[in-house]
Amino acid sequence: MSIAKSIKRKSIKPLPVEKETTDIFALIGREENIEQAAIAMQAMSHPARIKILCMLSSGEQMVQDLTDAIGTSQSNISQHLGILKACGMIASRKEATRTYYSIEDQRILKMITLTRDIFCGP
Amino acid sequence: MSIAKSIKRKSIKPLPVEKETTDIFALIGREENIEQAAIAMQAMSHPARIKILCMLSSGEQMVQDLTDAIGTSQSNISQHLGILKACGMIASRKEATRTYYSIEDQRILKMITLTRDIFCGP
DNA sequence: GTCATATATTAGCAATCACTTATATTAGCC
DNA sequence: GGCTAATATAAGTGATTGCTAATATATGAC
Repeated sequence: MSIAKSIKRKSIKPLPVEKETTDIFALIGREENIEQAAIAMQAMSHPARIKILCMLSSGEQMVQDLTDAIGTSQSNISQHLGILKACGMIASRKEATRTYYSIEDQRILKMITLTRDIFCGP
Repeated sequence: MSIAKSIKRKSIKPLPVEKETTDIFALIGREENIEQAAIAMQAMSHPARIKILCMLSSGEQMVQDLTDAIGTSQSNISQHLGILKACGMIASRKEATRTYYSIEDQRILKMITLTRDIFCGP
């Protein structure tokens, strides 16, 4: 899968930036929010990407370290990072030949934290 | 997509039943939990299925009502319900010609509630 | 400049997904 | 039994996904 293609995919367009909102209507019926949630979940719904987000949730990491920890190819990790970045979930910062990634969208930080709580117990 | 095929898909095998656990290790590194989380997220990561789960989170619903509310074909809803059921997320109960669905896995109830909180504000 | 290291990108393929259309099943009604 | 309503299943197709292997780009060391 090429990144160029990825960017064009309907499902990984950027998550709209979080808006101030005071309404407390149920999620159901608010098409826009549902779309956002679905995009976010889909982007998170892969073991490698969950691992990446978990690692990033404790601070920025470079690609090499993610690759070593997760145990797949460098190319593959780079592609997963590309997907997360295309959604606006993570940000990157270059330093010499290294690239450091970190969580950009605070909603995703909440999601990954809560997911961990739910699936790993209290 | 046939349900028969669906059941066989790696990604929608049933979620393992929640276990008692006292450890507080980070999610990362616990392959089993990560797989579970990924399966759950993938099953949830579709607008129609999020809508279904949102509706079920306030109590059991019959197929017809889900179909009307969500606005796609009856066949399509039935297939989405099949996916959620194959994962063990929801349960069904028949009454005459009607089928009522409800949330079975409490982890999913938490997930959908938190997802709603995060993407719809406080 | 050449080389090595770190990362990103491309291409291509096999698998899976989501949908539509058509048909099957099942229960109640007459 | 025949008919209708509610739901489930099957079959087929186009789009998307996830991976690998190969290549490109960029930076620092020499």
